[in-house]
Amino acid sequence: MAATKNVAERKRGGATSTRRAELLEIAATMFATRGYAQTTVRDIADEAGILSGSLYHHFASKEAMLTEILQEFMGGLLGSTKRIVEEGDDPSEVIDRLIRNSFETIHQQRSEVALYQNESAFLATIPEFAFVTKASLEIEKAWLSVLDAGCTSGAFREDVDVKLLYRFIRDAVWASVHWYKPGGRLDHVTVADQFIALLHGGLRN
Amino acid sequence: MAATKNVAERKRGGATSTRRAELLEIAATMFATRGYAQTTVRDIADEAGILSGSLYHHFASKEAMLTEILQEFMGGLLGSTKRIVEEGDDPSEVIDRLIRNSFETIHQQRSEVALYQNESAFLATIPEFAFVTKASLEIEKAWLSVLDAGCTSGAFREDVDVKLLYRFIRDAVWASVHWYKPGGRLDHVTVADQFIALLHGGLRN
Amino acid sequence: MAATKNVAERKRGGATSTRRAELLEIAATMFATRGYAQTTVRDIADEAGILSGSLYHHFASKEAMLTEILQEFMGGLLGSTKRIVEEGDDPSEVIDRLIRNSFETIHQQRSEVALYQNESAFLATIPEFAFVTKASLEIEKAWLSVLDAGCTSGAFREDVDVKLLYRFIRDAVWASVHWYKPGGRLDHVTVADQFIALLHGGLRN
Amino acid sequence: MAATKNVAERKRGGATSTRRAELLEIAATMFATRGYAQTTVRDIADEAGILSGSLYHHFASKEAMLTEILQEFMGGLLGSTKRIVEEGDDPSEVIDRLIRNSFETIHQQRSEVALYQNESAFLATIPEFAFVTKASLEIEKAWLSVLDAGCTSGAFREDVDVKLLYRFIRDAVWASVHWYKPGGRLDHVTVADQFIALLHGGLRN
DNA sequence: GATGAATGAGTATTCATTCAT
DNA sequence: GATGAATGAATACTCATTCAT
Repeated sequence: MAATKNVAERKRGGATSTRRAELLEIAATMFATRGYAQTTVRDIADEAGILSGSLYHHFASKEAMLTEILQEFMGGLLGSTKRIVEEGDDPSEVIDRLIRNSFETIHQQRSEVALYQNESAFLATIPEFAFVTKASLEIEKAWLSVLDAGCTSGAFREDVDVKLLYRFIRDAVWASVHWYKPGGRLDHVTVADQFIALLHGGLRN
Repeated sequence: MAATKNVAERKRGGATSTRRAELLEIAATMFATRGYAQTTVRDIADEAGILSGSLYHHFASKEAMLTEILQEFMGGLLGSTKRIVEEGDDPSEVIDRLIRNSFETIHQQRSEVALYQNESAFLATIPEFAFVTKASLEIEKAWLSVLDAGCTSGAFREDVDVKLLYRFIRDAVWASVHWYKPGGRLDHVTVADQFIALLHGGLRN
Repeated sequence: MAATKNVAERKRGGATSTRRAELLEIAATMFATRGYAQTTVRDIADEAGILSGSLYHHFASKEAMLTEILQEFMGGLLGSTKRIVEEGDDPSEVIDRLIRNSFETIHQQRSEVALYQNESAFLATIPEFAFVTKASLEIEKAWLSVLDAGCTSGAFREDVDVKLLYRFIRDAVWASVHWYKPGGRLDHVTVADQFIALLHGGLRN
Repeated sequence: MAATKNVAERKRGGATSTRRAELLEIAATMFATRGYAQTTVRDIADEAGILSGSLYHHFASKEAMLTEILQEFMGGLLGSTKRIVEEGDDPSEVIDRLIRNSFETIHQQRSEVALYQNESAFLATIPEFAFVTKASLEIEKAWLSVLDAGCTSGAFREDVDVKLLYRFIRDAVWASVHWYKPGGRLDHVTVADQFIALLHGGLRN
């Protein structure tokens, strides 16, 4: 039956990328849940129903799989971040949109976000993954530009260090990937709403 | 039986436990920086200036080292958390003290905090480390009791889910272990001050 | 049955055998430069611009390629050697012609000679390649008959063991494949001339 | 029984190097007979009676074993070569001594010589083994200085290119490692004698 | 307390080969 | 003739752990 499916897909033209994409999906999920180093090539192959050696027909190495996953993810996130910042006007509204975009990303790309959250420290030490750190910094720059604008315009409080501000928001938002369950009590839009409310107004009643 | 022996040694205090403490310190630092799974017994032994096999005179296994490190850490954190909650009265003040205590802990036990942050997901899957999850839940319970009290008393806003509230605070606070550098631009007291200010008043000017 | 098919194809001549020859040429060059075991089927296929699996339309196995290359080479060398020995008369002249023929072969079939030089020890251990050892021995017999004749006729010195004599000549001549560069400072005819001069007259002035 | 042996040796002080030396001996023999790439770490371990992983207690890698073997061998050969050239006076006599030294080396370090003969082309392509090529070149320089001196003094014929001369001698001599069997019909001294006779006087009677 | 040698199970990767399409 | 996916066996190397000395 897998064969029939492939035939259909091959006719559509996306033959090559189909199998690769499937395997990358599996790899991403496993990397996210057990950690990159703790996931063996055999784990991935088992899940895909092939032998571990056969993975090397599709990817040059385990690292190459990680690279491909992260490159697409970081690229997408950086793109959406920049777009929101460039298209927006009011700092407060832009921040809200960035936050909503983050929770949306957590909702739709759970594995990739978790993977990034768990491994970024490790990746930062490997030259081949410099692109991850680079993208992170560009994203930070985009956020900081908005926060700076908000402070300058008087919309945001100025007694808190902007970099600190960014880190608190970033960490609180992205860490939610560890506890957020799609289909759970709170959906990602509600979570975003509540976070935004808390952030703007503070804890005080 | 290893346990009885250890107890005996601990009671003797002196040289033996000093060496143990040294080794645990080294292990904690390495576990924190490279990750538990990525740290080899040989790494630790090398750093301690002995052969890897010799470590087994002090500890039953690599896991035993991790257990010992986390048991002490979780015990201490749970203790201080409970003490603050019990001794305090005003929810707002108690929350502040809990936050300050967290940043203080990050400052003084960086390795242990980082270790806990990095490995807790992995540890949650291992029965032997159930005590970690258990302590985490007790700590959560203590925080939630304070937040609940604050909401009930009208001190804290009530439109945000309390559990969500706790998670946002917890994640923003503890994640700072990844970027906080002692002796850096901002000391841990300032960081705590600013976080508290932001939390209470919100971003809005 | 693969054999019959190949025979059939060979008789057709044309495109099929041309492609085979091309592939064998590529294989021979790679076997010679990196060694048989170190050359992967994929290396050969890459160089030929096809996928590794496709090579199996032309050859039954990697070993079959080696067999075909060596069979042709050993056959040719044995043939020319025998011809020279049979057609010649004066031992000294025949030896010279054999030597010139060797250097000519090195010049024109560098890959095959290098391949044979590098792998003959390994091949000697494999039953399938007994034909290589057999041809080598026949070539040796041909040379020895000439050297023996020269000793008997008084043309060559008799104080040196004939087998030893043969080996020294053979090794000095064929090893030149490792340093001889066509188009270099010395062409193969000059090299042959100088070797012959040295061999006959010796080092002494 | 191996244990008792080790104890005895340990008392002599050569404990560490003893086991290493044994393993290197085994490795050298296997590298020489099957080739470096064709010898598996498991082959060596099997022969040593341990598991393959245990080899890594003694050596960092398979390559490290090869390095150690070749470093000692090349060092020794370069040393003896230089000594003979420096101590000698008459070119003809020095050449003889160099040749005798080579056959002596083949006799006493068969594995190392065979290894060097078989792998030097491959090693030349690996930066880590540049020391091998370097030593080879220094040895060549030493030989060439003697051959040059002989040509200048009129002792040796001048119509043959000196570099060519060197290569013919070198290849004929060292290639004998492939057929020389200690304890065979001809001992290494006789082989050396006959080669020297042939070299000086030539084939002509 | 420490050494040094070894175990054994695992880990990423390689590669000749097969085969349906 | 060629592709693309897969096999299966092997390969170098890792590492927590054991144990006699």
